[in-house]
Formats: sequence, structure tokens, C-alpha cells
Amino acid sequence: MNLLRKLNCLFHYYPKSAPFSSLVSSFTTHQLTLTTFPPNPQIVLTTLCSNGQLKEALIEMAARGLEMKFESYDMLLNACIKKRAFREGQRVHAHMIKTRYLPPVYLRNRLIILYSKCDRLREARNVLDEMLEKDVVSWTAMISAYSQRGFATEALDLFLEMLRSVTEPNEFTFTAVLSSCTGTFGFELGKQIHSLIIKRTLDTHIFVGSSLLDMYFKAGRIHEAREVFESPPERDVVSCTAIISGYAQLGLDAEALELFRRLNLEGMSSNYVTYASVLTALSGLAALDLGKQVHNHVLRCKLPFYVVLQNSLIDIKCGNLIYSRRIFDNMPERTVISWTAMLVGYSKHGMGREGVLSGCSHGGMENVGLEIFEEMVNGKNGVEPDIEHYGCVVDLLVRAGRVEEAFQFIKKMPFEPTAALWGSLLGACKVHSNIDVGEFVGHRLLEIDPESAGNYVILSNLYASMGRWEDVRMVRDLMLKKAVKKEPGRSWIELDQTLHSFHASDPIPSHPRREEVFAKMKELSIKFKEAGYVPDLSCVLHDVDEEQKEKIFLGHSEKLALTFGLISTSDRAPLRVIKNLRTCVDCHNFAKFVSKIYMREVYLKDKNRFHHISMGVCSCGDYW
DNA sequence: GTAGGGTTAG
Repeated sequence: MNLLRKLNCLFHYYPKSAPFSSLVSSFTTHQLTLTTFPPNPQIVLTTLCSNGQLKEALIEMAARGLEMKFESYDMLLNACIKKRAFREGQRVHAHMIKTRYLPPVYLRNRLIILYSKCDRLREARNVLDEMLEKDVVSWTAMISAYSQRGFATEALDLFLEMLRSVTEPNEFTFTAVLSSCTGTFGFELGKQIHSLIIKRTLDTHIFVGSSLLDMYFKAGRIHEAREVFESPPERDVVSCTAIISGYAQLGLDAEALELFRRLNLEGMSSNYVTYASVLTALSGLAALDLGKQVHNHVLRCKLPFYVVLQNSLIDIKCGNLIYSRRIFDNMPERTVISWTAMLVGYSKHGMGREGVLSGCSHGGMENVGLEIFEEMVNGKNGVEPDIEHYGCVVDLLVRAGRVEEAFQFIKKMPFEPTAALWGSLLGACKVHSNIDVGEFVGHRLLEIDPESAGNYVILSNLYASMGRWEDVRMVRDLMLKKAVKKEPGRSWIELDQTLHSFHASDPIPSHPRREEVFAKMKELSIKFKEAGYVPDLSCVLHDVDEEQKEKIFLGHSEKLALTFGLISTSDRAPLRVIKNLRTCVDCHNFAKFVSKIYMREVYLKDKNRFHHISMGVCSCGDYW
């Protein structure tokens, strides 16, 4: 008896220490002991909550009826938030209602946070809507709940509602809402928020800054993003990562890599998100050696969230499928992204059997693909085809040259065709010289996607191949009028962990050995012609004579990079070239001759896929 | 008590 009494006293001083915690548990499980010598009730609850013994804590709550007060509820809700325990939290909430307890703003905010963390946004919103008095935390918690789960419209609407209320947003609110500022409307609002922030001189706030710069990147506004990044004096891992990944996601991989190098020299620290972004950039550049370096570094550092990093490693190693597969096979845990990355790897290498539907189009197995699609439509696979599957079918039909069929297929689809779908059909019309369908599709595309330069280029090329120079000029004029710029063609080659970059028709020599490269290329052109190379000038862009055309083609960046590789590496060393756009037929041919005559393995990665060329034969089977 | 960056595909 005395011992228990003494122990009870000690609870007041050491409520959290382990032996006492277990004693409380035994008190609660042996009701008799508890009623004989009840320890301080608040301490019992504290101990149970901090031990995460939610079930016991709820029993305690029920037993206390009306005696629950602020501290007790606070403790319980905290424990529920920590454990993301929705059901238990709901019972605490119900208890408040049942006992007619009127929670203050703080506790209601805790309820919003609890429900949000359990992904029960409807319940969270109900709490918010019932609040007569809301503070900045109430609003912000709900806005960020929407933002983090991708409900951008709801986040923006709520933010606007907040502006109409008496509560002023703070830096937490701005940070949260800015991440939902995407799309035309969101971006416009985001710009207004930016000026509001500047007025409030919050512009150096590091969280707000990273959010802002991410918003500008998502809108493709590199200049503004850069400005935000350069302006605040302080930087941290997140803001540095945000700018690197911003460049990488816009496909500006070389710039992303350059920035990573610079920031590293300036003492930036990196974490797994940083490396994931850098790996994306390296993968885009197919920079295998640099990727290997990062891989080794990541292994050494034993970074957390290794799955995410391995996913990017699968992708980067797609230059070599055996490595990719090895990483994939050894993964202790795989996500849907891991599988997708691996499948895409196979499909880009034309290994259709492994890559199923989209692989069929790269592997020239369109009938297999069509069968799979038929099975889907008939419900045999348990997967109902969505627009992307229809996209795959269009893709595989057009790759096989079945342009007319693809056109009819699109017209009969149960979905509104996307610009991407029309785009792949237009590309096929060009390759297969189908002017009737091409003209229709081209003009349709210029209507729905007038910003995209590629469409103008293909349509104008289509007219050019038919010798319809008037129409070529018409499309070009339209392009000028709308101020649409074509992304210039660029190629890279990695030598000794340095990336050498080549541009197609650059007035300023982009590479110091460019003249040397040109001289070698003339030599190659003669040598290859003797071996049977016939320049394929069908993708002609201008109304010029044959000799001129050939000159233009010799200037293609992938030919420059390949030739540079030839003169800068030892005999028989493999050549790895990366192109930012789709490679043209002529360059593909040229690469085949390089591989055959110089006995080189050529790895050419273009915007769509990998070409592994060996002894004049390409892994793509000439479908790409 | 409320906040920012990330992996695949398109």
C-alpha cells in the first residue's frame, strides 16, 4: 500500500520514465489497483499518450466523461496526429460534441491537421467551415492540405476566401498556396501573390523563395525563376535543389548539371532529392560515367529513400539495359515508378516482348500490340483502356506506316484527341508522305496547339517534300507572326567525364575543334559514299539546290558529335551521343556507316529512344 | 500548432 502511494507521488515528477509508464499500463489493465490508488489522472493520460497507447487512452477518456479539458484533448489529439489515427481522432472529436465541450480555435486547428494528415479532407473542411473564428493557422493548415494532395483549385479558392476574411496570410500561407499556382489562372494569381510578398518585404524568406521559384519553373519562366534564386542572400538544400530540378524538368539537362557543379563548388549541401534531380539531368544527357560517379557517391552516403534514387538509376542505366535490370532485380522494394522505368527502358530499346503495348510500336510488332488492345477493349485483361492506351495504338499504327487506319481510329475514339496524338499522326504523315491526312491534321494542330514549334516545322517539311514552296512560306510566315521559336538541335558526347556540346547551325563556333570536325566530316562523307552511303535529303527544310541541302545536313549536330568522337577516342572505343530532338533518317544512316566502317559501337540517344548501332545494324530495327 | 525541392511516363 505504502509502496504504491509512494510510486503514485513519483509519477508527478517522472511521468515519462519507462518504469513508470509500464506501471501506468498495469494500473489501467488492473482496474482494481487503479481505483484503489488512482494516480494523478492527467499524468495517466500523458503517459498513455506519449507511449502511443491510444486504445488505453481512449478508455481513460470515456471513463472521465465531463472531466476532460483542454490539456487532455490536446494530448489525445497530438497522439492521434502522430499516429495518423483517423478512427481514434474521430472518437475524440465525437467526445467533444457529446459532452458539449466547445473547443477553442487551437484545438479545432489540431482537428483540421489531424484529418488532413489522415487524407480525410472532407472532414477537415467541415471543421474549418464550422469555425466562427479562424486564425491564420486554421486557413493555412487547410490550404496546405489541399496543396500537398494536388487539389490546386480548392487551395486557390480557399486562399481567395481567406483574402476576403479578416485574417492576414503569413509566410506559411504563401509557401503553401504558391505550390498550387500552376496553370494559366494559378500562374496569374501566383504573380499577384509575388507582388504582394514584395510589398510585405518577405522576398528573402527562404521557404517562400523556393516555392516561388518552383512556380516560375512550372510555368516555364526560367528568367523569373533565376531572378528569384539570385535575389535572396540565403540559400539552402531545398532552394538549390528546386532550381536544379527546375532546369532538369524543362529538359535543360546540361544547364541543370552545370548549376549543380557550380553550387557544389560554392558549398551547397545535397540530399537524396538533390541527387534524384541530378540523376534526371544525367539521364537526359545519357552521361553514363557521370551517372556512375553519382551512383557510387549515393551508395557511400547510404542516403534515405533509396528507392527513389534507384528509380532514377534504372532510368539512367537504360543506356545499358543489363545494368538497369541488375539494379531493378536487386531492389529490396519496388514502386510503380520502378516498374515503369524498367518497362520504358525495354521499350526504348525496341525489346517489345518485355515492354508490352508501347514497346510493340518500337519493336515493329504492331499486330501483337493491336491484339493486346483488342483484349483490353473486350475486358479480358482487367484493364479498361484509357486515353494513353489509345495513344499507344495510334503510335504503333503510325510507326508501321498505317497512317490512314490511325486517322480513322482517332476519329472513332471515345476521347477528345490530345495535341500529342495528332502530333504523332502528323509526324507519320511526313515520313510516309501522306499529304491529305497531313494537311488536315497539321492545320487542326496549329489551332489547338499554336505555341508548339514542332508542328509548324513538320507541316512545312511536309509541304517542302511535295515541292509546295508557297505553302512552306505560308507556314513559316505564320510561325514568325506568332513568334514561335523552334528548339535548336543540339548533341552531346561524353569524353573523360566532360560533355562536349554541338549545335546545328550556330554562327558562333560552339566547340573549339569545330573546324577540325568539319574537315574530317567532308572526308567521311566521301569515304561513306564509296561504301554505298546515299544522303537522304527527304527531310529538306529549304528551297535550295541539292548541294546546299547536303551541306545543311552535314551540319546536323549529331553528325558533328559523332565525328568529334571519332577523332578524339582510341580505335574501336564505343561512341555515346545524345540528341535533344528526334534524330533524322540521314543522321541515323550516317551513324550506321560510322559503326560499320570504323568498327565502333554507337549508342545514340534521341528524344524518344535509344539506338544501339553495331556493324551497321540498329537495335531500333529502323522504327523510331 | 500551419510552409518549400524529388524518382517513371505523357
